[in-house]
Amino acid sequence: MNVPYIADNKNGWLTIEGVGDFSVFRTFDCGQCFRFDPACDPTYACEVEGIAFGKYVRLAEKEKGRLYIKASEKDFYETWLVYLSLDRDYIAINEKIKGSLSGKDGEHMLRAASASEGIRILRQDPWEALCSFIVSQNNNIPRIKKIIAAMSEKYGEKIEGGYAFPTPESLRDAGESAIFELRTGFRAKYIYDAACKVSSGELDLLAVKNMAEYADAEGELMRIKGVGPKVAACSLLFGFERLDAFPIDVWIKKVIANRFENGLDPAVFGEYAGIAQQYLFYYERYVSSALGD
DNA sequence: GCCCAGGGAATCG
DNA sequence: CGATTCCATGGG
Repeated sequence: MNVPYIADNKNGWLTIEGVGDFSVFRTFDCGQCFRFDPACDPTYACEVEGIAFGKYVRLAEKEKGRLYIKASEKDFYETWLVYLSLDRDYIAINEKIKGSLSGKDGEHMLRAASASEGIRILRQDPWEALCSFIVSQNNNIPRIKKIIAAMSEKYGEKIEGGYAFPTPESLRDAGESAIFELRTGFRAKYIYDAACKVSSGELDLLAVKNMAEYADAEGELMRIKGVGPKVAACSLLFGFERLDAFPIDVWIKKVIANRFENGLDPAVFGEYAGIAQQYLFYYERYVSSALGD
């Protein structure tokens, strides 16, 4: 695979070479994280800004294979290289995913993978992912982003460029009614329960991350009120490096019902089922419906 | 099994 | 434009 490296450092912007087909637009448009927004700098074809791991960052792309990151070299190596999954060999992963199905099913998967070219599964903070996907249940992306922005401004630490995602302790101390006032609705008690269980140590997220069996990790997260299989799968995929997690939401149900006559068993994709899921999701949600087919 | 629970975005008529 | 639908989970 390409090995990403800092090729230049100018005016606080790092030039990262060797990033393959990384798509800033698709990676931050596909609904996996809620704290990044388009930033308008006409210099770049696509630019986003956001906050993760308590740090503000800007990302831009102009040409293929190259990424521009407004960050220190230290933060790039310590945080963004891993967060953006630049160290993972997506060429090999995509080959494996494309080879997992044959016939008509294989053609659908090929189209989905092609439409999703450049998507990377971000490695988000476990607590932030868990809390965010509790907020996401029965909800839409613009409103999820508003709630999380309000939650961070009110209960997150002030940092340069914005606010860090609130800690479980901070949300626990705020209390359920304060969380409800963020317009979280019936999810307030779920978020509060998660904040209590994590801050007290009753639920150890690091231990969950280290569990070998998917079912064990899922079972641990589902001890939280309001965390079912879907929220658990999203949390595990986006926050716990469980690339085998396969969240089934309405779009995945649609893509299977519409295109896979004999259904689709996530197990055929093996350890990368979650990445295949993301391609199928993105294809059905953002691409094929726009084409009207 | 069935309905309902925030609320706002998306879609429909 | 207003009306309706959508959404993941738990509890009554």
